[in-house]
Amino acid sequence: MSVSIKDIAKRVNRSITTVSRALNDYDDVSPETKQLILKTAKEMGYSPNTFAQRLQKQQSDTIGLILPTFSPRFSDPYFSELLAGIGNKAADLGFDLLVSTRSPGFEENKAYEKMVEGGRVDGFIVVRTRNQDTRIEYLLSKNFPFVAFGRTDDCNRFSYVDEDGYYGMQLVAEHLVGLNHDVIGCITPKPDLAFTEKRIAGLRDGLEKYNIKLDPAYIKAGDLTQRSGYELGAELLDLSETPTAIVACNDLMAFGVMSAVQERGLVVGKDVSVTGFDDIPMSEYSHPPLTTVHQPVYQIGSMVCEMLVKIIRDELSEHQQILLKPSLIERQSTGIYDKRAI
Amino acid sequence: MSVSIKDIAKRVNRSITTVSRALNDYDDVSPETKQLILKTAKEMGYSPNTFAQRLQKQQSDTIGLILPTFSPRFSDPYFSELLAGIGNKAADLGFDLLVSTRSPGFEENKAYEKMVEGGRVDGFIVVRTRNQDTRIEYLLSKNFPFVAFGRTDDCNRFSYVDEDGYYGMQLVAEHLVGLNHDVIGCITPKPDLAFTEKRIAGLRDGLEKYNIKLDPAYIKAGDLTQRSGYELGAELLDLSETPTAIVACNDLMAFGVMSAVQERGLVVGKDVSVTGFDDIPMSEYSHPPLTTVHQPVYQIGSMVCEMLVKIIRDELSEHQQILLKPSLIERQSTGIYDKRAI
DNA sequence: AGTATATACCAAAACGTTTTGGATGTCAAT
DNA sequence: ATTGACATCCAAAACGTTTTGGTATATACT
Repeated sequence: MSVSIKDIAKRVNRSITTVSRALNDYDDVSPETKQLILKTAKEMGYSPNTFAQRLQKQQSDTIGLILPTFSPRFSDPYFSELLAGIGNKAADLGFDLLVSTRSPGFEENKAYEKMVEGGRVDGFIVVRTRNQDTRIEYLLSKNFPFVAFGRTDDCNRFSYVDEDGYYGMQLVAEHLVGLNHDVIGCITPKPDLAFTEKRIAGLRDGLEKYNIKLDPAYIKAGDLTQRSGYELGAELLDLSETPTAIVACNDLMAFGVMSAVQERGLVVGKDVSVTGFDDIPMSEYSHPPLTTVHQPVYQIGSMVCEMLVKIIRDELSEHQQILLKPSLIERQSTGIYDKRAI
Repeated sequence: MSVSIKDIAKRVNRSITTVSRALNDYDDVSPETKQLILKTAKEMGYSPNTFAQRLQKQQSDTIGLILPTFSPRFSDPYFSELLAGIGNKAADLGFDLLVSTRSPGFEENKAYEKMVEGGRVDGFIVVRTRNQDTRIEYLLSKNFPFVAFGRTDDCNRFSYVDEDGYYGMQLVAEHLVGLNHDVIGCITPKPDLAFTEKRIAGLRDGLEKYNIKLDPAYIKAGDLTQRSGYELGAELLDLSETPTAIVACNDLMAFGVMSAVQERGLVVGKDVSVTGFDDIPMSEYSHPPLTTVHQPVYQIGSMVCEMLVKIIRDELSEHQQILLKPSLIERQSTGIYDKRAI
């Protein structure tokens, strides 16, 4: 079928050892032979058999990524961007990316075990960390290379990149207070996600600096989808004292909230302000454009991938922990709250 | 390191041949031995080395998918859904999915060649077909298994799944005519994409049935992003005779158009109607919810993947060509056009 | 008793690489 | 003439499977 190192060896009258070493640019093969071999390899259209290489080298040159999605259909643009960031960097570094999607739970753990035990991947990227994260426990117990995007309760035992959600939400709080808002609703993800409490705390503390209380009745837990933003947004708007601003913990839910607001004939950014978190590409072109906290997800993907490859190659002596300061992007979904208006 | 077939063989005092055959459920090994081997394999935590298997079997059990994205950051929810559909089906069938993103052009072709020549994948899924599609030409010339999502000029030489865009756009045309619209703008992708002209033709012919002309000046070519929908939508709205309805060839551009409309203080679905194509999950929760043509992208992903695996396994005697009839989802972004209003 | 058939097993080759541990030849220094 | 150093090359083993082409034993049929 396809041409192998053996075919080249035959053609140039050298051993397969020499051909292999020439192709890998070892210096115990004469420049002329090297030239010749490289040339004929190209002529014959040689390209190495990845599986033979991996079998022999006992490494997979593959990074594993298991996306935790609730439905099998994942359509969070946030993940697409992350995926692109990781995937492109992996390709640059000569790694394959093995992706699958599993919803959190037993099957998910199985998937990790299978990939680790089958020698299928050299390392993992764990995303959307949880407070007691069985994935991380497992990988630590096996001493298997991984990098997390996000922290856990006890996270100085591994390398991670995370955005400072506490800080980001304080920016949101300050922004809203500056616009006269004082009744604030918040739509969060499920509490087991590691970033949930950090973001709530950031908002709460940020508001308390200005003596505004975040009423627990005004905190609703959703599932990060637009649908849940819509439904919980509606619940918040139906409370006796309507919130003047609703803070969603991701952009997708914020879009849902905006729909709920607009459905009631209210104007987003005037009657009710809405904020998001992530700054996915769509947020710039929603109506109105969304005020949100910018996370450089694509770059985070690159960074995480790069760190992992360093760990795999043993170039990292100790755990590296990176916390990124996000920034607030002010657009038109937030505005001054005018007491007279309602 | 990890346990191999050899370790099991030693433990149960059989040859590695027997162990291998037991694990693969051959019937020339006695039930007792088979039992014993299966049991010890589980006990020892054996899982086969994928690369050794693939090297020996001379197949990769891997499907290649190269997403043609213009920027490296792809965030079209359409692709995420397709990816999920393909990926989950591939996993079910025991295949890996090797994904990368390349923008159309030289590098993209290189990527295909590399994967084919390196024996890296057993087959390809080619998405978003183009009129003269070099990817398809290449794969045909190599006689390499693939399935396309979309057709080309000359497409009875391979298997594909496609949605009937011509039909879908006729539905849109009928819907809009039924709502009294008569000045219609259209925002398309670049003309080299195979579906572009089909969709335009569907719209044009659909309108002509009711004696409404689609003025070429009202057709603008974008790049499928929200941004380009926004910009080209603005151009259409600035024409001397403002369109009463704008038809976008995908949902993302439709969102952009809605922003442009709303920015001018006009109401979508009343002053200007807007339609999309794809029915991505967000479309149900945009404001207003988007009238669009539904494509079952997730299922299409599954189907395409299943077809490809059949081709790889030689279970398909001749090319299979599937054309899906899409359906119109009427939501609130379209409404009756009332001449007096403007 | 001899032949055929079925059952249970296995040694060795193969897949395409890389790596190990030399071998051979040349040249310069002793 | 030896020795050592260096440059260039290679045979064979190894990675972990599956497959090929058997063998050996027991049972059943003439």
